[in-house]
Amino acid sequence: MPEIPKAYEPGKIEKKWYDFWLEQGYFTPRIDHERKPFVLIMPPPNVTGELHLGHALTTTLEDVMVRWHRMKGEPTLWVPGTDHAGIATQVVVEQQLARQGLTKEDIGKEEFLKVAWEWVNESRKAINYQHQMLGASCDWTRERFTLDEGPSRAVRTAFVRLYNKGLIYQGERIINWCPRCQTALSDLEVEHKDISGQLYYIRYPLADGDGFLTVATTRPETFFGDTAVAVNPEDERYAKLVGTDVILPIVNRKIPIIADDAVDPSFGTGALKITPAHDPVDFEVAQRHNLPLLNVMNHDATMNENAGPYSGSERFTCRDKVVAELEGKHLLERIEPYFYKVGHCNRCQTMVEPMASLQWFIRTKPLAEAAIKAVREGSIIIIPERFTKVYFDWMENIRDWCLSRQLWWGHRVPVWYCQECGNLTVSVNEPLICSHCRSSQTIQDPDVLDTWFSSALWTHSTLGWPEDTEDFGYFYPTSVMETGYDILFFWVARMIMMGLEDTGKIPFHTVYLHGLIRDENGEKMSKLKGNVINPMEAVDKYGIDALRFALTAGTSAGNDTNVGKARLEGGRNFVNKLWNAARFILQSMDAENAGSSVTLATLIPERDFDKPWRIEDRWIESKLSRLIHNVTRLMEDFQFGEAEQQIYEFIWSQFCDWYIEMAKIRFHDQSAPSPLPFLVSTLEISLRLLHPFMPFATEELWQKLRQRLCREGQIPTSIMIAQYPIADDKLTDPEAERAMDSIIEIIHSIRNARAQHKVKADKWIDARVYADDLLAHITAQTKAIETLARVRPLAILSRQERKPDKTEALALVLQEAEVVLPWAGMVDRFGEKQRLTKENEATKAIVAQLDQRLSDTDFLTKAPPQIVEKEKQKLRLLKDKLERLELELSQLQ
RNA sequence: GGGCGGUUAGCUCAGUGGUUAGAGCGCUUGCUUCACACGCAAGAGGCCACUGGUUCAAGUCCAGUACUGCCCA
Repeated sequence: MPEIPKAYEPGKIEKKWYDFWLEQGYFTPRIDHERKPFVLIMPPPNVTGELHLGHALTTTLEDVMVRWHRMKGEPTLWVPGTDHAGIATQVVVEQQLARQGLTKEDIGKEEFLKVAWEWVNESRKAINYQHQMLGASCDWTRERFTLDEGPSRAVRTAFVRLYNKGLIYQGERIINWCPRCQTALSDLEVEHKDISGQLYYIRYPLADGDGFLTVATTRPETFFGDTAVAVNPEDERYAKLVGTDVILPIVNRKIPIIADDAVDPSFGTGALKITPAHDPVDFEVAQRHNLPLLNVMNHDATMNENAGPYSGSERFTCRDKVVAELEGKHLLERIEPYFYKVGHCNRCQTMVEPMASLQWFIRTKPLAEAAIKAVREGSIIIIPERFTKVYFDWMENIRDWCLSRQLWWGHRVPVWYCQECGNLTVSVNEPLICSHCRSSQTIQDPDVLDTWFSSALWTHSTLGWPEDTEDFGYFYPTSVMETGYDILFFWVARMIMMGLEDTGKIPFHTVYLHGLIRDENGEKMSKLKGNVINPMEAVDKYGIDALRFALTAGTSAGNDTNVGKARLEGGRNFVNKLWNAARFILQSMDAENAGSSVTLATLIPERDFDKPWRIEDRWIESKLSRLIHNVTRLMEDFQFGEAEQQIYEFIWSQFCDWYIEMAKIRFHDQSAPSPLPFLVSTLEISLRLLHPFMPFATEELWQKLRQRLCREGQIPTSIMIAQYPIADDKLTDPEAERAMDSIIEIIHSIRNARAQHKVKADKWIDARVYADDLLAHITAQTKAIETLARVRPLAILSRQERKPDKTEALALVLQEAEVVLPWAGMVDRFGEKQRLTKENEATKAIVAQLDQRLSDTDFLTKAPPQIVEKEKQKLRLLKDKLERLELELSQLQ
């Protein structure tokens, strides 16, 4: 067998195994109508660039679930894909053009789309490659892009169906307009930020007679669009003015003073300017009072002709000029500093302009009702549970969804306007003629749809809907939707609405929301701060498995994870530890095999269940079966991080630290049975347990084992299709665990005493161990104790043989044994007395506590019997220890 | 303003009522021990934010307070 490198070299094997899995077709499930599939649809990353650590986390968690279910033998489908990301992509392509000094208008729509497609195709390739570099075992034969023919048809079909049901309508409403992106946005795409601005008090001269009505506003430049001034009907200060008019300064337009409940008398002066085309509250007031809409702004946020002399002026320049002019006219009463929130475009951070505009909307209330019911009744569960409430709050207060975008990149609105009769035709396929007057003069709505609309259909559109395909029939509804909590509303909530609406079925049974990735100090990662870790660089430096470990080990659903160098190194160190443990076992196998003509499989038989096992064999089997039991429970409960942590703990602190160390001693002892069957079996099962988390190192090592053990056809060709371990409760062995605990404690206490007394590491010292009913087990481990604690000669004796020491000795009183280290001239009697007294006091205190608890009738009657029994057992042990401690102390007198 | 988290070792975090609270990193000391220095061994380090309550039993459940983060308006 070839040499195994001393350190794990991830770069050398990762590609090899990914290609192998791909070639073998393991990622593509076989449809089996007898069995329920496990289905997961990947959140499609935007085609605008590279994957970040958040994507890497998504990919890892999903791959963990998918590999686990696949190993359990379920037909498992994981559908990868990418999202065309309307605004984001358009922005990127525009920036690209700008570098050549061009705008999209310069090159025209057709050419623009050509450039965008070229760019997107490259980007898709890069993203798919990056997913592969993370080990994603998704079915590439089913990969989808939101602009593919299938998903596009799904988008048009969903639109037409909703339109025909009256759930999609076109209307003039206040929307959020991004002047930079030059498009409408939905409410979710707006970020509200704190602004420290000013509150301007402006005097509107009364139309009849002298005097002013003063209004307070943060946005003086919009006053050209005022069509009224409103006061609260209860406000006595202004009661007699209601019904009269004021004159808008500068443009000298007369507008009425009206009374409306929406006005808060305590804000500013209690009089509010009403600008219906530029404020959602004002818009509603205007509707109630039949006031006209007067738009004063262009789409690029410059003022339009309605702003009179300021037409063409940029909105903030206009503000300054208007304020100056009003001041000159003594119409500016005062300016106060004022903090308020202003919406910003979440793509480009430009200040959003609320604006009345003709757009397409979805009436969401009826959709939300069904979506609420699905979660309320438990058809869909959300993990962690606390997000259920967040979901309900949003759904119950849902507002109509602005669906149209003034972009070039995306799904065109499937609506055609007739040039002759003016009616519209809404159709999945391009209509040849107007459905009203049969004219052929129709033109399609120039707008595209919100990207999130196509994302909302993703669970069913990827599986073939609206066609009744085999995939759709078998794989829908899907099993789990795994994504970050930050897109609960954007995506998850809308998928539930649209899934139910389009298919009549829930899109998935479980929503698993993960937290955000932050840097090692809990700061959000951002290019500006320079604390970003690029996943591909992390893969290069530490390996895929290490990165995956860093992202997931010990984490829990819905909580943010801090990832830095230390965590990545931790992952790498663990993979290396596993690698070396396996290396030791493989080398031991090869040594056994050297010069033998029989196959290794014959040399290293399965563990023999008929022969009595040694205590450490029983112990490792017991610990492993407990581990499998726990991991199974944790995985079923979506606690992947904790499951991974426990596997880590087992491999490192139990298997490597103790079992392998003891096995080494057995290899040097001709009389002891070989530990190899247990080493091999424990390693093999550990690899399978760990495979979903660390697919590459586990496959590489498993294949090395397989190579040495394979009897033709008996072992699967890859760990990824091997069965996930199942716990065997018969192997749980409390006696072996108790004995090993005691043996470990003996070794531990001697090592500790050596270090305390500065005994040279290579010096052998005398030791005597006194034990009671564990005597036989401990005696059987004489060699292990000798070697691991470096004691020789070592005498293991019955407690009855314990006599007072004539010479000076160090006595260590343990849970179930005593260790005596005869150290003439080295023992500080005073120090020893102090140490034992301290231990005695501490033990006494716990004994007293336990005594009290066990004499409490409430505890005895109300606590579960097994807890009472446990406490009694503990007390027995501690009382015994206390007696022995006191004996030692009395001998020191 | 409303809602949801968090507050546990120097740092970053696990801890799913059972009583002597854990990990990784960092720190101290000693080891080139024949799988691994990406390692081994030993160790130091905690009023589990505070106040009250429920319970036989609270880091864990409940209420309030303080600080802090996020979401929504």
